[in-house]
Amino acid sequence: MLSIVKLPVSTEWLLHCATSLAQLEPGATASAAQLADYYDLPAPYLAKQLQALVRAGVLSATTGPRGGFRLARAASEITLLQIVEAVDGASTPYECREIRRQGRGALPPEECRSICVLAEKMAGAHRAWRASLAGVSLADILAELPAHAPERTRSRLTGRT
Amino acid sequence: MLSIVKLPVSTEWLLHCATSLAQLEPGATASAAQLADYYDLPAPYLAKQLQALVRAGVLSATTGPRGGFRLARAASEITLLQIVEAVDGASTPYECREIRRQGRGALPPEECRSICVLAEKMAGAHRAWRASLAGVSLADILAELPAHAPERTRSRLTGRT
DNA sequence: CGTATCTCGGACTAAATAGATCCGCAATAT
DNA sequence: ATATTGCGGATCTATTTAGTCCGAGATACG
Repeated sequence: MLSIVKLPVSTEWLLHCATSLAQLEPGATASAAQLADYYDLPAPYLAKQLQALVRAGVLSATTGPRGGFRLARAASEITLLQIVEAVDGASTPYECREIRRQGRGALPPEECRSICVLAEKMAGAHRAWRASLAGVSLADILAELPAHAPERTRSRLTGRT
Repeated sequence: MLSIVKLPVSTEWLLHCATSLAQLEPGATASAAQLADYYDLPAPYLAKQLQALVRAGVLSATTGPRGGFRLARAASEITLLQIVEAVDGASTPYECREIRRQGRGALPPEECRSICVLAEKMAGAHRAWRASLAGVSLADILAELPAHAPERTRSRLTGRT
Protein backbone atom coordinates (compact mmCIF):
# COMPACT_ATOMS: atom_id res chain seq x y z
CA MET A 1 0.00 0.00 0.00
CA LEU A 2 1.12 4.43 -0.77
CA SER A 3 1.46 0.73 1.32
CA ILE A 4 1.39 3.01 -0.40
CA VAL A 5 1.93 1.77 1.19
CA LYS A 6 5.54 2.20 1.22
CA LEU A 7 7.74 4.13 -1.14
CA PRO A 8 10.92 2.42 -2.29
CA VAL A 9 14.23 3.51 -0.81
CA SER A 10 15.30 4.84 -4.15
CA THR A 11 12.81 7.68 -3.80
CA GLU A 12 14.92 9.21 -1.07
CA TRP A 13 18.04 8.66 -3.12
CA LEU A 14 16.76 10.48 -6.15
CA LEU A 15 15.30 13.38 -4.22
CA HIS A 16 18.71 13.97 -2.70
CA CYS A 17 20.53 13.44 -5.99
CA ALA A 18 18.30 15.95 -7.74
CA THR A 19 18.90 18.42 -4.93
CA SER A 20 22.63 18.00 -5.33
CA LEU A 21 22.49 18.41 -9.09
CA ALA A 22 20.51 21.59 -8.58
CA GLN A 23 23.49 23.02 -6.71
CA LEU A 24 25.90 22.60 -9.60
CA GLU A 25 26.78 25.47 -11.89
CA PRO A 26 24.60 25.70 -15.00
CA GLY A 27 25.74 23.15 -17.57
CA ALA A 28 27.92 21.17 -15.15
CA THR A 29 27.30 17.43 -14.81
CA ALA A 30 27.85 14.71 -12.25
CA SER A 31 28.19 11.02 -13.13
CA ALA A 32 26.28 8.19 -11.51
CA ALA A 33 29.51 7.01 -9.90
CA GLN A 34 30.12 10.42 -8.36
CA LEU A 35 26.61 10.59 -6.97
CA ALA A 36 26.86 7.05 -5.58
CA ASP A 37 30.12 7.93 -3.91
CA TYR A 38 28.71 11.15 -2.55
CA TYR A 39 25.89 9.33 -0.73
CA ASP A 40 27.55 5.90 -0.31
CA LEU A 41 24.95 4.10 -2.40
CA PRO A 42 25.15 1.01 -4.68
CA ALA A 43 26.27 2.53 -7.97
CA PRO A 44 24.57 0.15 -10.46
CA TYR A 45 21.16 0.44 -8.90
CA LEU A 46 21.39 4.18 -8.55
CA ALA A 47 22.36 4.47 -12.20
CA LYS A 48 19.30 2.57 -13.22
CA GLN A 49 17.03 4.82 -11.17
CA LEU A 50 18.64 7.94 -12.62
CA GLN A 51 17.64 6.70 -16.05
CA ALA A 52 14.01 6.83 -14.97
CA LEU A 53 14.40 10.52 -14.24
CA VAL A 54 15.90 11.05 -17.68
CA ARG A 55 12.97 9.26 -19.31
CA ALA A 56 10.59 11.44 -17.32
CA GLY A 57 12.31 14.55 -18.63
CA VAL A 58 13.51 15.74 -15.24
CA LEU A 59 17.20 15.12 -15.91
CA SER A 60 19.21 15.11 -19.10
CA ALA A 61 22.26 12.92 -19.58
CA THR A 62 25.36 13.10 -21.75
CA THR A 63 27.48 10.06 -22.47
CA GLY A 64 31.20 9.80 -22.91
CA PRO A 65 34.08 11.06 -20.80
CA ARG A 66 33.22 13.96 -18.49
CA GLY A 67 29.58 13.20 -19.19
CA GLY A 68 26.88 12.65 -16.60
CA PHE A 69 23.58 14.01 -15.42
CA ARG A 70 22.22 17.52 -15.01
CA LEU A 71 18.82 19.08 -14.52
CA ALA A 72 16.77 19.23 -17.69
CA ARG A 73 15.39 22.65 -16.76
CA ALA A 74 15.60 25.32 -14.07
CA ALA A 75 15.34 24.17 -10.46
CA SER A 76 12.28 26.35 -10.01
CA GLU A 77 10.51 24.36 -12.74
CA ILE A 78 11.10 20.93 -11.17
CA THR A 79 8.70 19.86 -8.45
CA LEU A 80 9.05 17.09 -5.93
CA LEU A 81 5.98 15.46 -7.44
CA GLN A 82 7.68 15.11 -10.81
CA ILE A 83 10.63 13.38 -9.20
CA VAL A 84 8.56 11.05 -7.05
CA GLU A 85 6.24 10.04 -9.87
CA ALA A 86 9.18 9.49 -12.19
CA VAL A 87 10.61 6.96 -9.77
CA ASP A 88 7.62 4.92 -8.73
CA GLY A 89 4.97 5.74 -11.25
CA ALA A 90 2.04 8.09 -11.35
CA SER A 91 -0.63 5.47 -10.76
CA THR A 92 -3.25 5.90 -8.05
CA PRO A 93 -2.47 3.86 -4.96
CA TYR A 94 -6.12 2.93 -4.52
CA GLU A 95 -7.45 1.08 -7.52
CA CYS A 96 -11.23 0.66 -7.67
CA ARG A 97 -12.13 -2.78 -8.98
CA GLU A 98 -15.86 -2.17 -8.90
CA ILE A 99 -16.73 -4.86 -6.41
CA ARG A 100 -20.03 -3.07 -5.94
CA ARG A 101 -21.15 -4.79 -9.14
CA GLN A 102 -20.29 -8.32 -7.97
CA GLY A 103 -21.93 -10.91 -5.75
CA ARG A 104 -25.33 -10.94 -4.09
CA GLY A 105 -25.12 -7.25 -3.36
CA ALA A 106 -24.46 -6.27 -6.97
CA LEU A 107 -25.91 -2.88 -7.71
CA PRO A 108 -27.98 -2.28 -10.85
CA PRO A 109 -26.07 -0.57 -13.69
CA GLU A 110 -28.03 2.66 -13.36
CA GLU A 111 -26.59 3.17 -9.87
CA CYS A 112 -23.07 2.68 -11.21
CA ARG A 113 -23.15 5.51 -13.72
CA SER A 114 -21.13 7.73 -11.44
CA ILE A 115 -17.90 6.78 -9.71
CA CYS A 116 -18.07 4.76 -6.52
CA VAL A 117 -18.30 7.09 -3.52
CA LEU A 118 -15.45 5.39 -1.73
CA ALA A 119 -13.21 5.54 -4.78
CA GLU A 120 -13.95 9.24 -5.10
CA LYS A 121 -12.91 9.90 -1.52
CA MET A 122 -9.71 7.91 -1.93
CA ALA A 123 -8.96 9.78 -5.14
CA GLY A 124 -9.48 13.04 -3.27
CA ALA A 125 -6.86 12.06 -0.72
CA HIS A 126 -4.45 11.25 -3.52
CA ARG A 127 -5.11 14.62 -5.12
CA ALA A 128 -4.28 16.30 -1.81
CA TRP A 129 -1.02 14.35 -1.63
CA ARG A 130 -0.05 15.27 -5.16
CA ALA A 131 -0.97 18.92 -4.70
CA SER A 132 1.25 19.11 -1.64
CA LEU A 133 4.25 17.77 -3.53
CA ALA A 134 3.50 19.79 -6.64
CA GLY A 135 3.75 22.93 -4.55
CA VAL A 136 7.41 22.42 -3.70
CA SER A 137 10.14 22.95 -6.28
CA LEU A 138 13.83 22.18 -6.05
CA ALA A 139 14.44 25.92 -5.84
CA ASP A 140 12.31 25.98 -2.68
CA ILE A 141 14.47 23.24 -1.23
CA LEU A 142 17.70 25.08 -2.03
CA ALA A 143 16.35 28.22 -0.39
CA GLU A 144 16.18 26.39 2.92
CA LEU A 145 19.76 25.17 2.85
CA PRO A 146 22.65 27.02 4.49
CA ALA A 147 24.29 29.64 2.29
CA HIS A 148 27.58 27.74 2.09
CA ALA A 149 25.97 24.44 1.09
CA PRO A 150 26.13 24.77 -2.72
CA GLU A 151 29.87 25.41 -2.86
CA ARG A 152 30.56 22.50 -0.52
CA THR A 153 28.34 20.21 -2.58
CA ARG A 154 30.13 21.17 -5.80
CA SER A 155 33.48 20.54 -4.23
CA ARG A 156 32.67 17.13 -2.78
CA LEU A 157 30.56 15.90 -5.68
CA THR A 158 32.58 16.85 -8.75
CA GLY A 159 35.90 17.72 -7.19
CA ARG A 160 35.61 21.19 -8.67
CA THR A 161 34.37 24.41 -7.13
CA MET B 1 4.57 2.53 -3.70
CA LEU B 2 2.23 4.08 -0.34
CA SER B 3 3.98 2.36 -2.98
CA ILE B 4 2.43 3.14 -2.48
CA VAL B 5 2.96 2.75 -4.08
CA LYS B 6 0.05 0.59 -4.42
CA LEU B 7 -2.58 -0.30 -1.89
CA PRO B 8 -3.56 -3.97 -1.65
CA VAL B 9 -6.91 -5.11 -3.04
CA SER B 10 -8.15 -5.84 0.45
CA THR B 11 -8.30 -2.12 1.17
CA GLU B 12 -11.21 -1.77 -1.22
CA TRP B 13 -12.84 -4.86 0.26
CA LEU B 14 -12.79 -3.57 3.80
CA LEU B 15 -13.94 -0.09 2.94
CA HIS B 16 -16.99 -1.60 1.28
CA CYS B 17 -17.56 -4.11 4.08
CA ALA B 18 -17.44 -1.38 6.69
CA THR B 19 -19.91 0.64 4.65
CA SER B 20 -22.26 -2.32 4.52
CA LEU B 21 -21.97 -2.98 8.24
CA ALA B 22 -22.80 0.67 8.85
CA GLN B 23 -26.14 0.10 7.16
CA LEU B 24 -27.25 -2.64 9.54
CA GLU B 25 -29.54 -1.93 12.44
CA PRO B 26 -27.75 -1.13 15.70
CA GLY B 27 -26.52 -4.35 17.29
CA ALA B 28 -27.04 -6.49 14.22
CA THR B 29 -24.08 -8.48 12.92
CA ALA B 30 -22.93 -10.01 9.66
CA SER B 31 -20.56 -12.95 9.44
CA ALA B 32 -17.46 -13.12 7.29
CA ALA B 33 -19.20 -15.68 5.11
CA GLN B 34 -22.14 -13.36 4.52
CA LEU B 35 -19.88 -10.47 3.60
CA ALA B 36 -17.85 -12.67 1.28
CA ASP B 37 -21.00 -13.85 -0.45
CA TYR B 38 -22.32 -10.33 -0.69
CA TYR B 39 -19.26 -9.13 -2.63
CA ASP B 40 -18.20 -12.46 -4.16
CA LEU B 41 -14.85 -12.54 -2.38
CA PRO B 42 -12.74 -15.44 -1.08
CA ALA B 43 -14.20 -16.00 2.37
CA PRO B 44 -11.13 -17.18 4.32
CA TYR B 45 -8.96 -14.35 3.12
CA LEU B 46 -11.63 -11.76 3.81
CA ALA B 47 -12.02 -13.13 7.34
CA LYS B 48 -8.34 -12.64 7.90
CA GLN B 49 -8.55 -9.01 6.85
CA LEU B 50 -11.60 -8.36 9.00
CA GLN B 51 -9.60 -9.43 12.00
CA ALA B 52 -7.22 -6.56 11.35
CA LEU B 53 -10.12 -4.15 11.71
CA VAL B 54 -11.09 -5.80 14.99
CA ARG B 55 -7.54 -5.43 16.30
CA ALA B 56 -7.62 -1.77 15.28
CA GLY B 57 -10.79 -1.24 17.27
CA VAL B 58 -12.92 -0.33 14.25
CA LEU B 59 -15.05 -3.45 14.35
CA SER B 60 -16.09 -5.74 17.18
CA ALA B 61 -16.70 -9.44 16.69
CA THR B 62 -18.86 -11.97 18.51
CA THR B 63 -18.36 -15.70 18.12
CA GLY B 64 -20.88 -18.49 18.24
CA PRO B 65 -24.12 -19.03 16.33
CA ARG B 66 -25.62 -15.83 14.90
CA GLY B 67 -22.37 -14.06 15.69
CA GLY B 68 -20.32 -11.95 13.33
CA PHE B 69 -18.97 -8.44 12.92
CA ARG B 70 -20.44 -5.05 13.66
CA LEU B 71 -19.10 -1.51 13.98
CA ALA B 72 -17.35 -0.89 17.25
CA ARG B 73 -18.84 2.61 17.50
CA ALA B 74 -21.16 4.97 15.66
CA ALA B 75 -20.63 5.39 11.94
CA SER B 76 -20.00 9.09 12.45
CA GLU B 77 -17.02 8.21 14.66
CA ILE B 78 -15.29 5.96 12.15
CA THR B 79 -13.17 7.65 9.49
CA LEU B 80 -11.83 6.25 6.27
CA LEU B 81 -8.34 6.89 7.59
CA GLN B 82 -8.88 4.52 10.51
CA ILE B 83 -9.98 1.78 8.16
CA VAL B 84 -7.18 2.27 5.66
CA GLU B 85 -4.49 2.41 8.31
CA ALA B 86 -5.90 -0.66 10.03
CA VAL B 87 -5.48 -2.66 6.84
CA ASP B 88 -2.09 -1.66 5.59
CA GLY B 89 -0.43 0.00 8.49
CA ALA B 90 -0.01 3.57 9.63
CA SER B 91 3.61 3.90 8.62
CA THR B 92 4.82 6.83 6.55
CA PRO B 93 5.26 5.88 2.92
CA TYR B 94 8.45 7.91 2.73
CA GLU B 95 10.99 6.74 5.23
CA CYS B 96 13.99 9.01 5.75
CA ARG B 97 17.14 6.96 6.19
CA GLU B 98 19.38 9.95 6.73
CA ILE B 99 21.58 9.45 3.72
CA ARG B 100 22.66 13.05 4.18
CA ARG B 101 25.01 11.75 6.87
CA GLN B 102 26.66 9.11 4.70
CA GLY B 103 29.41 9.08 2.09
CA ARG B 104 31.68 11.85 0.88
CA GLY B 105 28.92 14.41 1.18
CA ALA B 106 28.16 13.62 4.81
CA LEU B 107 26.98 16.71 6.62
CA PRO B 108 28.38 17.67 10.03
CA PRO B 109 26.15 16.71 12.97
CA GLU B 110 25.30 20.32 13.77
CA GLU B 111 23.53 20.64 10.42
CA CYS B 112 21.48 17.52 11.14
CA ARG B 113 19.88 18.78 14.32
CA SER B 114 16.65 19.49 12.50
CA ILE B 115 14.81 17.13 10.21
CA CYS B 116 15.97 16.78 6.64
CA VAL B 117 14.20 19.36 4.47
CA LEU B 118 13.13 16.75 1.93
CA ALA B 119 11.78 14.45 4.61
CA GLU B 120 9.77 17.34 6.02
CA LYS B 121 8.18 18.08 2.66
CA MET B 122 7.32 14.42 2.11
CA ALA B 123 5.85 14.24 5.59
CA GLY B 124 3.74 17.27 4.79
CA ALA B 125 2.28 15.52 1.78
CA HIS B 126 1.47 12.51 3.93
CA ARG B 127 -0.22 14.75 6.45
CA ALA B 128 -2.37 16.20 3.67
CA TRP B 129 -3.32 12.68 2.58
CA ARG B 130 -4.24 11.63 6.09
CA ALA B 131 -6.19 14.81 6.77
CA SER B 132 -8.25 14.23 3.65
CA LEU B 133 -9.20 10.71 4.72
CA ALA B 134 -9.70 11.70 8.35
CA GLY B 135 -12.28 14.22 7.21
CA VAL B 136 -14.62 11.57 5.85
CA SER B 137 -16.61 9.31 8.17
CA LEU B 138 -18.75 6.32 7.32
CA ALA B 139 -21.78 8.46 8.11
CA ASP B 140 -20.68 10.85 5.37
CA ILE B 141 -20.51 7.93 2.95
CA LEU B 142 -23.98 6.72 3.88
CA ALA B 143 -25.37 10.20 3.35
CA GLU B 144 -24.37 10.03 -0.29
CA LEU B 145 -26.10 6.72 -0.98
CA PRO B 146 -29.65 6.43 -2.34
CA ALA B 147 -32.34 6.45 0.31
CA HIS B 148 -33.37 2.86 -0.37
CA ALA B 149 -29.84 1.48 -0.15
CA PRO B 150 -29.74 0.53 3.56
CA GLU B 151 -32.82 -1.65 3.44
CA ARG B 152 -31.63 -3.42 0.33
CA THR B 153 -28.22 -4.01 1.91
CA ARG B 154 -29.77 -5.46 5.05
CA SER B 155 -31.95 -7.76 3.01
CA ARG B 156 -29.20 -9.09 0.78
CA LEU B 157 -26.51 -9.26 3.42
CA THR B 158 -28.22 -10.84 6.41
CA GLY B 159 -31.44 -12.12 4.80
CA ARG B 160 -33.43 -10.00 7.23
CA THR B 161 -34.95 -6.60 6.77
C1' DC C 1 -27.00 -28.52 32.46
C1' DG C 2 -24.80 -30.84 28.48
C1' DT C 3 -24.03 -31.01 23.69
C1' DA C 4 -23.69 -29.79 19.10
C1' DT C 5 -22.93 -26.26 15.95
C1' DC C 6 -21.47 -22.07 14.39
C1' DT C 7 -18.20 -18.35 14.70
C1' DC C 8 -13.68 -16.04 15.11
C1' DG C 9 -8.64 -16.56 15.66
C1' DG C 10 -4.02 -17.42 14.35
C1' DA C 11 -0.61 -20.44 11.92
C1' DC C 12 0.86 -22.09 7.50
C1' DT C 13 1.74 -22.42 2.43
C1' DA C 14 2.08 -20.70 -2.51
C1' DA C 15 2.30 -16.84 -5.85
C1' DA C 16 3.31 -12.36 -7.47
C1' DT C 17 5.58 -8.15 -7.27
C1' DA C 18 9.36 -5.22 -6.42
C1' DG C 19 14.32 -4.71 -5.21
C1' DA C 20 18.86 -5.30 -6.65
C1' DT C 21 22.58 -6.74 -9.76
C1' DC C 22 25.17 -7.83 -13.78
C1' DC C 23 26.73 -7.64 -18.57
C1' DG C 24 27.03 -6.10 -23.34
C1' DC C 25 26.06 -2.04 -26.63
C1' DA C 26 26.10 2.82 -28.20
C1' DA C 27 27.93 7.38 -27.94
C1' DT C 28 31.35 11.04 -27.11
C1' DA C 29 35.42 13.67 -25.74
C1' DT C 30 40.25 13.28 -25.41
C1' DA D 1 41.82 5.00 -31.62
C1' DT D 2 40.80 4.53 -26.86
C1' DA D 3 38.82 5.13 -22.63
C1' DT D 4 34.85 6.66 -20.16
C1' DT D 5 30.07 7.24 -19.61
C1' DG D 6 25.07 6.38 -20.05
C1' DC D 7 21.52 3.00 -21.83
C1' DG D 8 18.71 -1.21 -22.08
C1' DG D 9 17.85 -5.97 -21.41
C1' DA D 10 18.15 -10.28 -18.90
C1' DT D 11 18.66 -12.33 -14.41
C1' DC D 12 18.51 -13.42 -9.48
C1' DT D 13 16.83 -12.68 -4.82
C1' DA D 14 13.77 -11.09 -1.20
C1' DT D 15 9.71 -9.14 0.58
C1' DT D 16 4.95 -8.66 0.40
C1' DT D 17 0.51 -10.22 -0.89
C1' DA D 18 -2.90 -13.67 -1.82
C1' DG D 19 -5.09 -17.68 -0.44
C1' DT D 20 -6.04 -21.93 2.61
C1' DC D 21 -6.39 -24.59 6.61
C1' DC D 22 -7.47 -26.31 11.23
C1' DG D 23 -8.18 -25.41 16.18
C1' DA D 24 -10.19 -22.52 20.31
C1' DG D 25 -14.14 -20.41 22.15
C1' DA D 26 -18.82 -18.99 22.62
C1' DT D 27 -23.76 -19.33 21.96
C1' DA D 28 -28.25 -21.47 21.34
C1' DC D 29 -31.01 -25.44 21.76
C1' DG D 30 -32.56 -29.73 23.71
